[in-house]
Amino acid sequence: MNHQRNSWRNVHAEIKGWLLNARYLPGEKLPRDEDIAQQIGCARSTVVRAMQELSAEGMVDRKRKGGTLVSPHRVSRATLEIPVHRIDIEARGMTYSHSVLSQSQATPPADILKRFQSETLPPCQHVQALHLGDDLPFLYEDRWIAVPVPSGILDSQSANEWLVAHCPYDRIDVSCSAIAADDRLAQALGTPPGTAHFCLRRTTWAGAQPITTVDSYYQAGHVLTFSS
Amino acid sequence: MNHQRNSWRNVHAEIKGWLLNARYLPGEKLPRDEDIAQQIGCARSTVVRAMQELSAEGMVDRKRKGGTLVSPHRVSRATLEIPVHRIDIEARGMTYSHSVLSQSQATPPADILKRFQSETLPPCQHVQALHLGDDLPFLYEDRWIAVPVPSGILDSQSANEWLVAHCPYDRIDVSCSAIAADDRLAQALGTPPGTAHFCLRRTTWAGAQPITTVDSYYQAGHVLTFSS
DNA sequence: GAGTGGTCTAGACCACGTC
DNA sequence: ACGTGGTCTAGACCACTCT
Repeated sequence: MNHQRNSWRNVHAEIKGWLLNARYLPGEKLPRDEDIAQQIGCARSTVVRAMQELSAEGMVDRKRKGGTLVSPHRVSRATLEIPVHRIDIEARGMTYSHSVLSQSQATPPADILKRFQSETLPPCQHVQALHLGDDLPFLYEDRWIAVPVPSGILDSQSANEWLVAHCPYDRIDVSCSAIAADDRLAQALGTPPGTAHFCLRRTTWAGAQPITTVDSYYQAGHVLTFSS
Repeated sequence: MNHQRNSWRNVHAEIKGWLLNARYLPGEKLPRDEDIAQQIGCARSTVVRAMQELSAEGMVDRKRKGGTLVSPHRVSRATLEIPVHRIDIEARGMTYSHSVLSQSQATPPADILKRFQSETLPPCQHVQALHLGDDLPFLYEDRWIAVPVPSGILDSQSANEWLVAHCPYDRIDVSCSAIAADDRLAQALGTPPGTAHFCLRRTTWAGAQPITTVDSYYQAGHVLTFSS
């Protein structure tokens, strides 16, 4: 809870209010941290902490000696949080299950290498699997895994779950698009060919070492929501 | 620059390294802040600041008395930065233009009210417009505006650009999905009906006051990329 | 009850950029 | 050169929650 009267979160909200009420307009200069602190009745560090947050949100621009300006180019920002599919499905009150449709070891084709930003790679695991909610197809995933995986893992559990627990990454690329189902996808998800499906593509690395790349094709009508 | 030897950013990177190198595994307990501080040679507050960031990133879970645990369900997070369409199009080296296809004042239907989370609303502006790059359709937008707009604005410039400059919002809802083109959309974007299009929906408020809601339908094949 | 994180404070010094 | 933000420190007290 916010039991503190002048927590930096409160100060942050207070100053944000000034910007939203147009008390200070884009391009305008805010008072010095110290003056704000005195006015609110808190320490300068508290104002600084609040300002760091506003700056990170893109609400203000701060410069030494230049002071704090209300940012003129406030952009919309939204964060996508991608849970493990099991959690996602269970959070909707459905029973989770998954089924591996195919699994093989293969040399990645050129487009996968490009995705990994690698020149060459040794043979990788290539897995196609279905994640189901209440035994109905929820999403189809097509995954390449560029790290060694203990045999048997891919049958007994979702590749994703094993990877997040054992292969931390420090870089991720995410993109999404709309795709018309080809025959394979249509069959997997039980929709007519040509149906519009939402596709989320993720590629991860640990340093320069590729870990995995996966295309997740969601059931028709799926809506991906962002947290504010 | 990071001229400080033990800035909280460095400490943050250091501890993050422990997690990425699997020195501490998911579910495992990290030392107390104070011990980490002593080991690194900095103040506890510095470790705390770094830990706040790791916690906000979802890398660790912190509990009073319970200590700091490496999060067992590290979620993928990606941030979508949504620029004004004109900037987006110009950044691709194309010449921007836009064209209002229809504009009217109307009482919002039930689904729009639901999107705005409002019971009732006075009549709103309803605008359908095309944003073009090099005179080819880039995206089609269907927008409802719940705030008064000076007449003439909507013809001379993009509604979005006017809104970002004059109506700051403090809450935004974002979601996206894949949609098969209906006749109207197909005609606007010049694709066959049924084509899969990517749809980005945004709704904004200032406090409880709805500002605008817009569905942006991108040209077939469009890929939305996230910043890491 | 006691241990751990959560936050604030006051002061100090540094670094950057404008004047 | 000087004013402003950037960061660290040391200490204090609070709040949660496990034992």
